Amino acid sequence: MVRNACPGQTGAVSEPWVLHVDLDQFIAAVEVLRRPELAGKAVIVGGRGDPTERAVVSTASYEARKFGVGSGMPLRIAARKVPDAVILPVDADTYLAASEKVMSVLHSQPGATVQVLGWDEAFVGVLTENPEAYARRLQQAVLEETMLHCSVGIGDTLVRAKVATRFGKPAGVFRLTNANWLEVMGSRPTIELWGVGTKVSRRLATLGIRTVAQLAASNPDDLVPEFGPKMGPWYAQLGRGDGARTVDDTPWVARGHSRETTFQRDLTESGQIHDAVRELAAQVLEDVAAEGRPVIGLTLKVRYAPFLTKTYGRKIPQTSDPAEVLARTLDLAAKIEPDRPVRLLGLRAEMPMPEDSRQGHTPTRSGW
DNA sequence: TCTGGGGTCCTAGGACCC
DNA sequence: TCTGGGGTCCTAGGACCC
Repeated sequence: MVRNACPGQTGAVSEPWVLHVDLDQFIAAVEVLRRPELAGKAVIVGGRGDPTERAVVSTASYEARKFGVGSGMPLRIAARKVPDAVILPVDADTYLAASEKVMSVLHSQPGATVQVLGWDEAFVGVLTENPEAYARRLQQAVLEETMLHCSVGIGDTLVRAKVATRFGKPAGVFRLTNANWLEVMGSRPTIELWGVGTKVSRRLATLGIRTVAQLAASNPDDLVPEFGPKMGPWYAQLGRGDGARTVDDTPWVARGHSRETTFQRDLTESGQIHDAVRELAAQVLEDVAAEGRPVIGLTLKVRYAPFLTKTYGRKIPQTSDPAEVLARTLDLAAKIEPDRPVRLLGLRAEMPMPEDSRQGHTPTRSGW
């Protein structure tokens, strides 16, 4: 299992390792920090903290998870499952501040290359002869500086490190390499892989592939007809836990910015819809302007009640003029079908990318 | 009154050009 | 009248992640 569990078993040879650091119940933990009386209670964070509204759970504390509450679940359902839960509104600024503290601790670790994946997780690349010891020191440093616990997955690839973390939770360390990947993951369903969701796992099942071991043994070419020339081989590689081995700390540059709103009551009046589109445009323009970058494309997303989603998009001539962007947005909004209740509106602005950041340093797919 | 909000990337199919 | 391929660009939709 953990090859180097016995100290002194290996020679003193430094090797490159990937560590995946994941804060434990991050959002709930941050809330408990500022309200210590919540420790040990069922805490649910989501939306504006009002379980009668259309909103979903962002994070639930372990105590709430025992009742079957998880992130993504409608807040209303969660409140029903845990009647005496403390339900709190999402406070993004506070989580971001806590996240920045954690990330700065990671950056300060000796020899660490850090690739941030989100508020509460990051890859850390390091050259060490004892990754477990390094991971423990890292956990200790994060705890001392932020009072937050994290789990660490150790791997010889990014995918294996990422998948390893769950076996370390909470507050533990687990190592997953080519040597034990199939032993640990082989008999598990493909949906447990990072990047395989319900849809893909079902499509794999129609090909007779249900377990990670079956996916690992599959011929990449056989997956091309079902998943295409890129995704097919990529899934086969995922089944083996293979992929990139180096942590990439290239600063992330946003491809675009978007805002969306789910209305508490579906919109039916065209005037309301028009106003909502203008407000979205104003918000998106603010985000784009904050970076001082122009806009080259717009996509308007409309969810007609109950769940039919349509997108209307187009490239536009590069512009930094808010009035121009607003005018183009309103052009798109003319495509919204009248006489249909609108439950959600979203607007995304695409920005030009610098030449050298073409390929993905992205959390999800490309290059892995 | 089931299903948020902010992201990324891939694929299919049509238009258009040579 | 019937009919190739290859390439690129664009839009719409889908899937996944945190």
